Amino acid sequence: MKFATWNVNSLTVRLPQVLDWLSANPVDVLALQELKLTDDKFPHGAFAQIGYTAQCFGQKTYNGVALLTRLDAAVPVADVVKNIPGFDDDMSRVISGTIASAHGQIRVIGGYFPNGQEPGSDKFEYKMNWLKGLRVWVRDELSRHPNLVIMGDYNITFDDADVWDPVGLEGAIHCTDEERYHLRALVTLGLHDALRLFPQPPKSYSWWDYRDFGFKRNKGLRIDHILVSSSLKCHALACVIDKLPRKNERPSDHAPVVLTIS
DNA sequence: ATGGCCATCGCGGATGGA
Repeated sequence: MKFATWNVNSLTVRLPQVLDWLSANPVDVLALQELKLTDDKFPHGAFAQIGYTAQCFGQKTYNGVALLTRLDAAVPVADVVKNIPGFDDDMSRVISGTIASAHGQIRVIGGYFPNGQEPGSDKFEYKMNWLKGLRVWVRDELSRHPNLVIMGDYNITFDDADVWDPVGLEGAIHCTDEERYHLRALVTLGLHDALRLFPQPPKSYSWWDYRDFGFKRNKGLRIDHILVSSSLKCHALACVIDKLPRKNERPSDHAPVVLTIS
């Protein structure tokens, strides 16, 4: 069974690439971020043609998230929830649903965490509040759903190993102590960084700046993550970053992250 | 380097991303 997350930076622009990737990588669940389109524009038909159905939570111009699941799944996605219950937000950043698996039900949360722009800014304060709201809710979700996956664009690095230039970017957005505190606090609820459960190539990143040949020079950050609860960690078989789509023409700046469980 | 690139909105150039 496979779970994947991908910030596509406009589904309108990236739809052909997502269709190609999904056809070549028929994962069970694909969480998408930064759709940048409203629900009435979501290309349900194109996904149906390759055997997928979508739960979407879009927004004009910015944000927007979706969960794609296989049409031939024995049980369709259930109990879909949009955004963080208990946290008032006018942006479309979170979508969750319950799927069936050999290990019983799994709660899947797809999220597009706030960017934060710059430490000290209003957007940074919003990011901190959002992270607190998410944690309060996820604590509750974990008590109801021992099998839980939370994946998406976290816009936070765990540590220096996730940063191409940890000295130059010390204290920069995605790398601040405050952001990392919140990420660790989330993990401390009983979650595990799936990628680090397995050996990875050095300097493994999930995002590269479009500017200055960022991808070619591997000037990147690991900010897209898949966290799994302890009961799922036992069944994890592999976790990889798929850099192939980043080599496409007109790529997203992010690469997909893929988790395999038994 | 107060940068570079990309997407959106909309038709120029600002805003947001990361």
